[in-house]
Amino acid sequence: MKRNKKERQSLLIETIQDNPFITDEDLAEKFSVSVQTIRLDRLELSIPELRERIKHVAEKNFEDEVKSLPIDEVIGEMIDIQLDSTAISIFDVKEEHVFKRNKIARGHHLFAQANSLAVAVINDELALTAKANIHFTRSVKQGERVIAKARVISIENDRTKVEVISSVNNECVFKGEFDMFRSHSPEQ
Amino acid sequence: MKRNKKERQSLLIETIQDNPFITDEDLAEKFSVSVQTIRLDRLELSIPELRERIKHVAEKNFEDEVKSLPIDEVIGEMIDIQLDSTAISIFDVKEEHVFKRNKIARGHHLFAQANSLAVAVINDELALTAKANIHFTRSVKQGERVIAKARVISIENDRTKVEVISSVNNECVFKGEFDMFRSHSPEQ
DNA sequence: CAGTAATTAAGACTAGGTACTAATAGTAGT
DNA sequence: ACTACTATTAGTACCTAGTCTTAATTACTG
Repeated sequence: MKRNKKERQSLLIETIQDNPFITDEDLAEKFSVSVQTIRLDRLELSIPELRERIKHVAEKNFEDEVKSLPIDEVIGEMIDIQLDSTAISIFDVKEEHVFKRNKIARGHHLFAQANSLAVAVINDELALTAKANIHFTRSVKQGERVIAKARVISIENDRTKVEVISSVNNECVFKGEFDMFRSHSPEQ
Repeated sequence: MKRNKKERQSLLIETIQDNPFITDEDLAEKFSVSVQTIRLDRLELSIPELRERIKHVAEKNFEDEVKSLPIDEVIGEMIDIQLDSTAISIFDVKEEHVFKRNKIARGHHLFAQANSLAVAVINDELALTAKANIHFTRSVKQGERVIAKARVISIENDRTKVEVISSVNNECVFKGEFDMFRSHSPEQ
């Protein structure tokens, strides 16, 4: 159990990282050293005390909450919409959207942006995707900004066809044709 | 500033709700009452102390983080996989996956499950979706468990076709054919 | 074996509380 | 006017999970 200082300290960092809720007392027990040693370690490594750590996690959460609510409705940020006609949204590809290995955006995020835009453009309280035919024409990398444009191409009874073209720097990266189902026909 | 008890208490709830990081002392000042009054109020309303509140917020965050990490890799839980052959994942539709109005799962989540399964089944470090043809055959409601089964139907050079069928209680809800691109052909 | 590094201990103090007891102020009922 | 009751305030002891400081002990190394 007893390791040298360096080993203990690097383990300490790991331990606290994947469980910030652990007290000095628990850490002391875990590493079979005194509480004071743990405190010296934290001092050297400038790891804040339990309560401060918890506070940081909570603060991050609090910020995220505000951020993740709109994401639940439309993936990407809606910047223009004409119901039953056209809509535009932008989506910035960040770390959490890409494969770790190659920083290429995972397909379902591009799909999600396009699909939610297709849903949003329809002037109905209930719009569902029935079919979709999609092409990923170029891979999108982390840091790129995807602009999706939706265009309603036909409305027939309860079916609406929407075409979505997403591009980065005017280069098409995704193209999809969505066959949408709506509960009510428009203007009735 | 001085309101009656009821008014103060309902304001207290609101205040703490949109800023859980406020101390009793600050609250006392805000409502021009003593710290003890605030503590009695919290007791009556069963609002926990600052540190407990912060901890709850942090814990919620921490759960989410753990939850969202695997989500980043495969949407749904992988329960079986034979590389370049078949794979199965399950996905429980929860509150955060549905439209608020009608509790129907948003299409992109079903797509994400299927798409990430199609990526996973391919025995290559780089697999990207090139094209997909998908059908949402039945709407999925909150609380339902979607079982997605992927089957590799052809491998040709750098292209692999994967069929994914997702079902709830043995009833097909989603069907997709994914045309996947891989960086290396298998077994070379 | 001395000298330094690492560890442990002990004591005083802090924030932000809980739990409990007690005093005071204000108001309504009879 | 007296009583009953509610609301508010005050004060004390105690708690957790620390900080900061001083000091003693132990371990390792040249």
